[in-house]
Amino acid sequence: MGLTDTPKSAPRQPTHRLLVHNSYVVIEQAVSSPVPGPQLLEELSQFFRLLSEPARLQLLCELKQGPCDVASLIESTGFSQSHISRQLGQLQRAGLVSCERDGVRLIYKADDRLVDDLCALVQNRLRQRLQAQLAELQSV
Amino acid sequence: MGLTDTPKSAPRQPTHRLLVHNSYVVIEQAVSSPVPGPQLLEELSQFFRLLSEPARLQLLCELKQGPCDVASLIESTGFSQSHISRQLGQLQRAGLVSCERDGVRLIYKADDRLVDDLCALVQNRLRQRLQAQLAELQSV
DNA sequence: AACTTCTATGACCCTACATGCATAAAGCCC
DNA sequence: GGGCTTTATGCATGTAGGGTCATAGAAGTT
Repeated sequence: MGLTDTPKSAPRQPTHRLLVHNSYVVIEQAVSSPVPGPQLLEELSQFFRLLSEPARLQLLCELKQGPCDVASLIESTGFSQSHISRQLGQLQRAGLVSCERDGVRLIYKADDRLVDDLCALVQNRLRQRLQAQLAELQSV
Repeated sequence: MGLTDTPKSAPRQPTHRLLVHNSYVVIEQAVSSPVPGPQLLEELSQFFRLLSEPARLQLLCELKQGPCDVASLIESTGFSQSHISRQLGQLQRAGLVSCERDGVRLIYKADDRLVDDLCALVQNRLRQRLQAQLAELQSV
């Protein structure tokens, strides 16, 4: 759709690099591209919206532990079956989880490390903010 | 890639590391901690919720270009003044932006690279998914 | 086939929140 | 002080989406 960001043959200046799992993600547009277009903004926000619901995040975390069938997810989260089915459906459409049948049951599994990395980065930031807050309280 | 494979004796995940801006974020809980507690889950999702709104994401991207006063933001985004004020308020409470007065005007600026990094990672993933989709269409 | 088990989905209610309007509050200039 | 400009906020509205219940659909068993 709108993500067609074909690399221009312009003088690239790797201003910003992110090393993730031993492979670099070079972010060239850190300064160049003015602002993501509406299409990209929409898709980015839609992705973040997936993670903006504790229930979905919890399901992702449970699945991060390893593949799991729905009954176990109901057991471990306490959510209703229909609720879980809907949330897993959203995550599956986004490609974050996938499932395979085992007889009549479905075994879901997390497909992408990205979520872990995103959570780790955010968690790191939350921790830093709390530490800063704490330090401020103690210094005064 | 390397022919030297890691010893298969233990299926351990060697402490997952993320290098961000020349400083490592060590993620030890990749396997240990079962699942983030409800509290952390809530805070993580609240953070992601901030980015789940195209308007806020756009404001962040605009501010990523450099400090900016509200009038310019109104101009560049087309949002109403009250809308922008509210969204900036949320971002400020979260520590993602800050502002300083210049007379009667307020100059806002983005405070954290984290958002850029998160967006870059997600964008990278969106691109990969589209490429995979494209490849599948062409191969068949 | 019927019966059982497991999952997906339509119908529904309800809360949260984006968005706009009008106005208050804060800061400058006279 | 009174105007003027800029930002914040209370109120109202519309809507997207979480959550539940009941039910349809899919797969297995006998």
